[in-house]
Amino acid sequence: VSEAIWEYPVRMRRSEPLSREVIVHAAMAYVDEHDLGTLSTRGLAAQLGVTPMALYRYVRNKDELLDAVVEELLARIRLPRRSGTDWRRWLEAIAQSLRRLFVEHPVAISAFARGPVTTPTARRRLEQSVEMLTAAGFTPDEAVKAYAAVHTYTVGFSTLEATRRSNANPRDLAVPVAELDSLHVSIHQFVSDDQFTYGLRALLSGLTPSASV
Amino acid sequence: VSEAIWEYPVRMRRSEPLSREVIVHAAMAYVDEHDLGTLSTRGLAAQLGVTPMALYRYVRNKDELLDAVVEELLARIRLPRRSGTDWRRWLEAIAQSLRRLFVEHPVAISAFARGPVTTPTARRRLEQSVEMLTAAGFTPDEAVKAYAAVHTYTVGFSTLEATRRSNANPRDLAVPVAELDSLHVSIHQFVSDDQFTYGLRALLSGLTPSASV
DNA sequence: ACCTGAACACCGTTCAAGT
DNA sequence: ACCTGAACACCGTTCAAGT
Repeated sequence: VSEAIWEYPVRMRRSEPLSREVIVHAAMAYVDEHDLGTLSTRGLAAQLGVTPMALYRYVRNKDELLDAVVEELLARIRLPRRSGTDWRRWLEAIAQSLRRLFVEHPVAISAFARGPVTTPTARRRLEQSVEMLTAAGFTPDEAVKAYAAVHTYTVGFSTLEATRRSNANPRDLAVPVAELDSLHVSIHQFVSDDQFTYGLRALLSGLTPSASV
Repeated sequence: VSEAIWEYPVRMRRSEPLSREVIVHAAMAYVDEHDLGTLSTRGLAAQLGVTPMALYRYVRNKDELLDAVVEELLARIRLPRRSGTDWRRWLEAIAQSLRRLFVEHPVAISAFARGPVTTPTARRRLEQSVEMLTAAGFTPDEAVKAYAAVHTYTVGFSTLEATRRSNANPRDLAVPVAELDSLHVSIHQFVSDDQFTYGLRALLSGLTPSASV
């Protein structure tokens, strides 16, 4: 299950002084290359050329360290330029840009899986969306539901995509029939750029302000 | 020094003989009460009144044990009765029934998070769906995409729902503004029965065979 | 055949001590 | 103030030995 991740022969010979920033930075470097789940305090300490407990001067515990890493990951999210008043185009743009972040930095998904995201960017994303939707005739309540639907679809899709992509899934090999031959369906079709866009557009075209009915 | 035997609550005093079935059964009992992630071979062995290595006679390793548990979890999924030819009603029914399973047995989500599910039930679910959709004018390819969209939405939603529900999320408390006061939006609204159904129906009404356009 | 003891290579974390 | 050593309570797993 777990391979040898850190080259334990200590590299970083303590040139830089230890600090919260240095620790989080090292954790980020690791997490970008590997995974949030395999990050260990001991491995991190070794990489920094220090005993595990040295870290505890700067972070209360592993959970706090993980939260710090997650914050850093979330800071990478940027809102696309807002142009025009086509709310469907806007919702599609933010959904696509969020997914692109997830594809490029799969570890960012863990940030969303850990709990609700309430960073400034996340809030501005919601606020701008609600603005456009209410302008289009949605009630505020409907607007939030519509936004939530798109957001959940995007994060949910990306979450499943990540597990299917990641590290040579054993079940694909173990189960002899990953395809339904009669239909020429591969389970891999379930997650792809096309499939994401297909579902997203279906969802978007199904969203309409009740007033317009 | 190391003779400190941790006092596990060794209940089961080895009345039953050990077997693969007994082990998986015990793992299921644990997993229903606790979580798939906290299951340990050592704990399980202790619960069975046996040393950890006794298990290795019946399961190759922890991963194989986990797979066995997952299979058992998936066996709980039942297809709803198929009545009529309304494909939207059918897709909503299988989505709702799948989510209900997830709500009642949150641990079943891990089964889907571990990788693609290709059990007989999962395949029959897909096949029946494709049948109805093609009858309604979808091409086989479209039918699979439509099914996949609904399936991914359901599993994705449930995954996020589980992390938000579970064990008193710290971020809710840590982040002072979990609500956008101006909008009276709580992040909790994002996952609810209503929200699930709202998004599902939007998605369903957005799905149409291209031939009908 | 079925299980155990001892060990190895890990984890997160605490506490007292060293500089 | 900043870090270390030793320890505690865990992990999954292997290998040789006991019955």
